[in-house]
Amino acid sequence: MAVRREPLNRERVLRAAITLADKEGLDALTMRRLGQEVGVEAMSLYNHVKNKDDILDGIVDLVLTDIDVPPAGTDWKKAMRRRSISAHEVLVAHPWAAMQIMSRYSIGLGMTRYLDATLGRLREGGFTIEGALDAWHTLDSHLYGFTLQQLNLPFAADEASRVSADVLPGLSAEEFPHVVEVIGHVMRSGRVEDFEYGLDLILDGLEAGLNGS
Amino acid sequence: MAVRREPLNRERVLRAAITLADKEGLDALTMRRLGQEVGVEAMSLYNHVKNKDDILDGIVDLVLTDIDVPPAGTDWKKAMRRRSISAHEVLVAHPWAAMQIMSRYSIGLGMTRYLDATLGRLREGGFTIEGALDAWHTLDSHLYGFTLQQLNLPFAADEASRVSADVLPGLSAEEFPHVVEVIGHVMRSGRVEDFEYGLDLILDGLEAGLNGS
DNA sequence: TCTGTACGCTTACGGTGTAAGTGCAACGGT
DNA sequence: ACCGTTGCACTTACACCGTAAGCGTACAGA
Repeated sequence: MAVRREPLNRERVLRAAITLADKEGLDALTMRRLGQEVGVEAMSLYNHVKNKDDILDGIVDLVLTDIDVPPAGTDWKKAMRRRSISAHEVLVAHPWAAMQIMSRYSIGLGMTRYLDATLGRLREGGFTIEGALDAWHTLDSHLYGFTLQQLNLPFAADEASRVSADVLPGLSAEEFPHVVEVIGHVMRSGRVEDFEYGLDLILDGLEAGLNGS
Repeated sequence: MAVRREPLNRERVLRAAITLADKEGLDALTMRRLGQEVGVEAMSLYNHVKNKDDILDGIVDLVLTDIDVPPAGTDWKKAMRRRSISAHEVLVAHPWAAMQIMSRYSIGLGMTRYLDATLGRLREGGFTIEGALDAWHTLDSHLYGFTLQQLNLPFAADEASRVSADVLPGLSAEEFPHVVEVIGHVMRSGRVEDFEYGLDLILDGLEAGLNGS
């Protein structure tokens, strides 16, 4: 007689996990809490996912799906620029994702597709295999490194001035003149680091290498 | 009558924590295990450190001490190159460190010194405050991003071929031609990504920006 | 000699992921 | 119409985590 509820499935578990992690942080993503979120006891989740690592792998791969890599035929530089900016947006929208991608081993379907498209645009653009590897790796280093710094470092991002105010009093200007100078500047200007600065620097460098030497 | 042992102190606790994390990974660094390592019960550690976070902050800051940033008077480009390579070596020697730096909030004495020296060489080299911020941030994005990829991504580093062999069978060459191509190349050539490729690309770009526009 | 403090110890609590076992409801084959 | 299988939920229990709280003892300074 009771209303038969829609049965759970892997997809719904992963979606709920993403929502929960986005809203309350990755620490809040526990099996019991996630179960509660989808209206089920913790252990019931194991009917749909292998274990917690499977969930983490799953949500990372699902999120990668959102990254936009332009299709074959797009100019490589334009494609890489678009891809990097899109990836950066996605990683900022899911602040737990960058760290998970870097700290875990798996390559799922989403990751493979994303990678294949990336390498494809580079190869079509005239890069050798080695060149494409270097380009990909350099672009991604900047992507992940920048995003992680942006999300975690005290004096980056919006809260810069708030945190800086906390930190400044403890810093002697004689001992650390340059740190004090920079923090002062950040506080006054409200400046936020610019992802595209490093991105364009790298893209131009890659282009020069491709045409030159 | 029993031999009076050297009393523990914060320094020895942190050193032991670093050794343990280096040898068995950060997961093995639990309070009980660390206590065991220094010959003491877990709770006794709390006489020397505030809590586990204090330990993590402490070992990160201690490790940063090992990074070599050339003194004032050194050419900025040479100094940044040296600093980046040194930092990369240190982060590879302590594979848990990069992730911890990126995922935690504190800036201790070691971090501040390291940062001040970095900004100092850039400012002395002619960078504006904003320019120095951009340069620092871009160099560090590459440093951390590259290192994390190197330490964690399946097809990077030495184990590339081993892991690739595991992964390849599941990849259809029609669906993911470029991934298959690249993995094949990595397996044949045993190629390992090169930190200095991206580093020099960035340094040259920074130099061009400094002299040009 | 007395006493305060530093530093070790033990016990206990609430949290984690998950192994193992139970029970119910729907479905397919006879 | 029955009945075995299967899918999916539930409950219980375990080992391990960080750490709060409290106890005991040995040394240093008065």
